[in-house]
Amino acid sequence: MLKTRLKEFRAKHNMSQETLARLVGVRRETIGHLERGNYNPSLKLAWDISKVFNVSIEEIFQYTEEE
Amino acid sequence: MLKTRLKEFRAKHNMSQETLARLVGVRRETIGHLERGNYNPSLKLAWDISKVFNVSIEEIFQYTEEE
DNA sequence: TATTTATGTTATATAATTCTAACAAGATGA
DNA sequence: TCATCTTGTTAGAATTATATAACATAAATA
Repeated sequence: MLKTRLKEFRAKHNMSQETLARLVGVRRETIGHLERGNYNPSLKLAWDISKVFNVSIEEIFQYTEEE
Repeated sequence: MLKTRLKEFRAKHNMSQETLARLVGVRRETIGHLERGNYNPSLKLAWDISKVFNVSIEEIFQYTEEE
């Protein structure tokens, strides 16, 4: 199961889904779905997002055994 | 552009594509395509592979601006 | 030599991500 | 109140990852 701290990072940076989406070249809805755990991103998207916040991928995304 | 050190890590661990594929639950061909840069993996696959080698995702996969 | 192992490669199918477009609603501020 | 911003949500299309099934070949090894 994918756990993401995306919303938390966005809040910390005072950044809207729309702004983040534009920065990484996807749609706002994609960010929203991601935050709500609707699907697992591509490595590229995860990479781009982590670069925006200047942290490692693992700091934002973690997989855990179910729950 | 995606650069991967997958083949290198496999060699270091003396592990075949087939074995790695089974460990992370994908097909051998998927590992092969990945090593040859045929496509970008899902975050889940990248995560699982990095766990096999006990390193961070970024140690195995890196995106660079073209080349 | 014969056989097994590892990898490359390709074509088609399936599943998942992402796009696109739309509507709704709460919060905020003029 | 009215307008704007932000997020939720949904349905269908488009794109991409991955599965599946073949066949080929080179290396290793019995």
